[in-house]
Amino acid sequence: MKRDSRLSSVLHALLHMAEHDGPMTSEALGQCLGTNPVVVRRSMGLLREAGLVTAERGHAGGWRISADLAAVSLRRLHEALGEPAIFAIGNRNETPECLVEQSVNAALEGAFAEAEALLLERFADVTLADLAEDFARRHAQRRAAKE
Amino acid sequence: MKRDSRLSSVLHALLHMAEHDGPMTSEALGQCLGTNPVVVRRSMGLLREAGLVTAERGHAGGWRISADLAAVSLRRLHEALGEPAIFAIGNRNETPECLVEQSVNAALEGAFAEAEALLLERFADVTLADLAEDFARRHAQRRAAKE
DNA sequence: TTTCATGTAACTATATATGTTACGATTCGG
DNA sequence: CCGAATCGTAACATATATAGTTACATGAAA
Repeated sequence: MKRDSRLSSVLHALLHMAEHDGPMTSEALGQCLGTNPVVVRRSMGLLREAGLVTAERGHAGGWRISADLAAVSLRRLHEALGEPAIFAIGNRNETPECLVEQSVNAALEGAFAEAEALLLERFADVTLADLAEDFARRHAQRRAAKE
Repeated sequence: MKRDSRLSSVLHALLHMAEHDGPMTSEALGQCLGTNPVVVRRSMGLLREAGLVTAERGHAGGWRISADLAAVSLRRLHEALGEPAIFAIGNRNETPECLVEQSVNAALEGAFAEAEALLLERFADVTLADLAEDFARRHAQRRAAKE
């Protein structure tokens, strides 16, 4: 199964946008992420629909963050991306007749539900502002290490 | 991404085996699971390597559970299957140079690590014996409902 | 020795994310 | 107003992983 890396991607893009004055084009973001501008537009388009960024077309256009960094949690981004499936493991059959399979599904679903709840809780705790701060710290450390 | 349902499958198979006297063939298990005998052999082969089941070839052959039901947890089965990836979501790049991406990865990895730890803990808590008991309860309930 | 079963390799099918090409729609500058 | 820049989006290609299928060798029992 191929992993969905869109959350990672949009976070990377948003932080670059946060560090940058003025709008950034899909082309520029694509270079930051090492991918194609169309891929950037696809993900950013979902964030636009969620009201987190705005897009301007034409000359000097591009993407801008339109929300407070401290108000955008990883969870909100996950939702904006359409809440893709979190787990790569799952039940063979979601609505089995077989009682044996029902027991199996119930046990697995319980465990997955708990893990998912914890993950979403952690996602809710982390905002773009936190990540920007973490980045600033790493940046300062690298500069200090070079001296 | 397609979900890995092998854990669900082998649990289903093992419980049928636990309810059944004598060995069960891949053919019979394939019918329980609605799949092909070769698919059954592939997964069961991994459990055999982990010492959880034995296979007998030839006439009246098939698969048998060779461990105490109470000693086989979901976690042990997950390990026997080669500990497949749990999450369908992940980082775009595992070892980025970009400091921004490093911040993103660190935040995501922390959350995923916590969720994975919780999931594996829950998996460790549930054994085949627990599932067999749950099945027996469902079976009794269905019979009661029919009367 | 025939039959039934696992063991395994090789190939196909399917699903999904990602990447790419192409082009329409819109905005700005000259 | 024209043309370049940019998003918006459809259509298609590629990559990868799981699952399914076919084929056949190996081994055990009647």
